Amino acid sequence: MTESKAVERDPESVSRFVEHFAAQLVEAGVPRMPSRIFAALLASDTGTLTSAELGEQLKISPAAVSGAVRYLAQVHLVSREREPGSRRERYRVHSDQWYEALTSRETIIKRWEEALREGVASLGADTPAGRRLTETLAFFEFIETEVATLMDRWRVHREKTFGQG
Amino acid sequence: MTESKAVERDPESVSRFVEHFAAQLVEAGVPRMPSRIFAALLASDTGTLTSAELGEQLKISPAAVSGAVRYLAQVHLVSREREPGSRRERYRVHSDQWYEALTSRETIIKRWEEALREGVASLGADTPAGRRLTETLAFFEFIETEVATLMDRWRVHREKTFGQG
DNA sequence: CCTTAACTTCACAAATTTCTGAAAGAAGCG
DNA sequence: CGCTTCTTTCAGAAATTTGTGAAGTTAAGG
Repeated sequence: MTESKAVERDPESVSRFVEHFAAQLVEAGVPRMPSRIFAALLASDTGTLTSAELGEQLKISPAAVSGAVRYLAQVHLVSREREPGSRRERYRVHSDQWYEALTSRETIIKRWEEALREGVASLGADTPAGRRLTETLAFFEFIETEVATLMDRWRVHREKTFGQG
Repeated sequence: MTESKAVERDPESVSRFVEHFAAQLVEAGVPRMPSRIFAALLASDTGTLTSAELGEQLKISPAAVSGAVRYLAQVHLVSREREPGSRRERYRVHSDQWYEALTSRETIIKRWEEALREGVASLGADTPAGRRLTETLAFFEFIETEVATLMDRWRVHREKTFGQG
């Protein structure tokens, strides 16, 4: 027996990782099917899977795949590509997709900020509550600028560690 | 008529802000009652409210207050204080509580990292999937260190802007 | 232009989550 | 030490979310 090539692609190992990692995402508030599909893509060899492959591997209906993928695309955790000359669609995780996902959270923060500004206006900037809201608002604005520069640093760090993948 | 003191503490304005801001939190995945309670605390004059006050203002049962506050305390978005010489409890938002909340997310990330390490081990570090998981892991480790320094910068920025509140 | 393959949408069933009322459990105060 | 006040726990009802089967839509290929 030669030493390696090890346990690669053992379906059961893959499934165990997929379900375990998905469970962690679920605990953090991500809906179940999207979590499972995302984990399956992460654990795939090419980083892409078709709807049919996902349905078979996870034992779920095409409808479930469709709904979950729509969710994942909306939060920018996967992208969808048309296989040229086929009606088949491939779903993909980019390794830098976390970047997209994080920055898309900014949309949500923007809405928080908007609500806070209205609150300051209607409660009065010179009231205790108004001052509290103002400071909260400042925190989010600060975070927003920081996330941008943070991502620049990540890209530098990533290239240094992995080469330009 | 003297000029100001304006629209302060108009219960309807307060309620409008509370429900609107809570709705934004809900859209981001925070459960409803915790969202409403947190918003009510933000909009309060002192930053503290009792269980009874929350129940009355939001028209919910003591049980709902209890459950929601337990949630909020767990994610460090509110702290609970005993009113000395009373069975009454006060719930409070600190203005720097966002710091606590963010760093407590790290616990979740830690578990993600753990799951990813197991995945690398069982799928093989020298496989395409293994490399993808490794890079994902590196991203989270990077984020973890960055959040720490980011919070230091926020405290500096905050003092500069608001004085040491 | 018709057939067929793939994805999406829709209505409904199932499972889960969320909130309430009621009862039990702590803790001050007489 | 018992009464009173406030909070928590529990079981169940209500609402929401989630996933399926089936029909509908789009586009490739003959």
